[in-house]
Amino acid sequence: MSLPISSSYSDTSPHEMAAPEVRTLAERVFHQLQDAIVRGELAPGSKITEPGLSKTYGISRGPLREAMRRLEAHRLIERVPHVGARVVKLSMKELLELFDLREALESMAARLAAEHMSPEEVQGLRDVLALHEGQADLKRGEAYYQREGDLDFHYCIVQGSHNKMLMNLLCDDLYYLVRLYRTQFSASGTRPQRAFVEHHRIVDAIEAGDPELAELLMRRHVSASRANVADRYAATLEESASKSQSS
Amino acid sequence: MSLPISSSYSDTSPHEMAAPEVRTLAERVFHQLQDAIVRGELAPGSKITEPGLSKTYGISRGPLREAMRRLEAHRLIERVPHVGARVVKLSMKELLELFDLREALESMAARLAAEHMSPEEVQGLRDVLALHEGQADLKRGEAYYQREGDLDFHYCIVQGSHNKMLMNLLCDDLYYLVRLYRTQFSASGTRPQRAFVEHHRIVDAIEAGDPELAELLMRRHVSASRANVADRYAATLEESASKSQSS
DNA sequence: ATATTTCTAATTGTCGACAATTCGCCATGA
DNA sequence: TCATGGCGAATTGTCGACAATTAGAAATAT
Repeated sequence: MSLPISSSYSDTSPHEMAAPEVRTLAERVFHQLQDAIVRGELAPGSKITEPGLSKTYGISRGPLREAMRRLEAHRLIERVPHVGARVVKLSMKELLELFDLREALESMAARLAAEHMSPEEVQGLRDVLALHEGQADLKRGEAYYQREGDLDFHYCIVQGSHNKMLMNLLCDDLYYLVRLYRTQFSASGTRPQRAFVEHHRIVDAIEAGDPELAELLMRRHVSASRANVADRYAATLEESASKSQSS
Repeated sequence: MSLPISSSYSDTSPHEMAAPEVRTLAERVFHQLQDAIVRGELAPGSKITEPGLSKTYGISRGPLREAMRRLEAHRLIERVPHVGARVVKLSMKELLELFDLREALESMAARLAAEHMSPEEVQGLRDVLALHEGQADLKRGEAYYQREGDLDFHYCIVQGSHNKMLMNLLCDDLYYLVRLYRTQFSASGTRPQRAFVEHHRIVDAIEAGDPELAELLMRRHVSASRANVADRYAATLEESASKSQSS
């Protein structure tokens, strides 16, 4: 299945990790570990040991350590000298901070996208929306496609900003943390219908070449997402509190 | 041989790189290289070779490569597999993109600072301003103190936001690129008086607990900085154009 | 003279081994 | 019983050597 994405960039889609003939071991194991972490195969907070990984991935500790240094710089693992490394574990506070960052950066991306996206790119954006909505309709229970579809949408907007620094920041750094959160908190279907509608309104604004509106709508969209997460978390807290009280 | 290390570790000031209790070689050489790049000792675009660095810093290639991986993740060097690494060289386009990022992120930081900073922290902020203005008065020709002072100011605002993710992003990643630009383009005194006034107005808004105003003023401040850089660059282009015409 | 090819030297990628540090365990003592 | 001290196994940090790849120079052919 070929994605309707312009071939402008190498890592076109965030979860389309089609390994492009990886040259060095260090690079390959970096991507493998990155994937394993955001997928939850390496549990958040769990300790990872060099001999262990070295064995499972069948490489020596040299390239492995280089990969871990890169993961450390991307804040996917945390290292303590002479002690070890563990997969990062986001607190709710940090997660909400992450949403604040997204609000500031993605609203900017939406504004730039409205200023710079070509009609063809906008069409590609609509295709992405249609594709993932269709998949969501087919497999209603599956939250996977919807989640990744949501991220694909945001990914495309950022690409449309044509701001390389912004693209690097969001796509290479923050979005991996977002995906990590989704596995860590097992974030299920997050307000599906409403989000879809908001997506379409944002694309409308971009297509109309209305930067201010696109920025505003994206800001609200991310903000609503954040509020949804916060509410859900508050409900969880309340529930666990009443449960511990009843027991 | 004992290194001139002072035991005063603290990330208080961005250019107070007093090498802390250095635990590992990889960590130490990472900071050393980071500093060398930002100070311009390693010229932007110049190729850096592992045996060369290994020799100058007196360590083996193992820890060195780990440090280089971290630098790569922070976008201070660029690597090509099997070819080599070179110090990053910012284009004017990327520099302006960097300013756009700062505008979005620092205006957010100013808003959060106005919401969260304690009176003591605000006082500390004013002290920073007074300190650097005094130094600027004393050494009028020296742009160094003013430049680092400016960065110190912005640094403090970000700290005042109390948003850990934002602090990491700006202070650990973007500000090093900003400093790199300043050496690369040998950015001299950038509109000193006006910037000082704007700084004071921002602090006023923060002290008054006015998030919206603080955000607005910071957005304008960074935007004006960006415009100044763009104008200066346009002037440079024009000058070189007329020069090549006359020759 | 130019282009192509080959070969050499240098650099990068990878590995295994050794040194240094930390953490858990057990013994000893109050 | 609990605190404390030291011992030992495991992990991390560092190094030098070897393999793989590349860039540039030399040599050859057109």
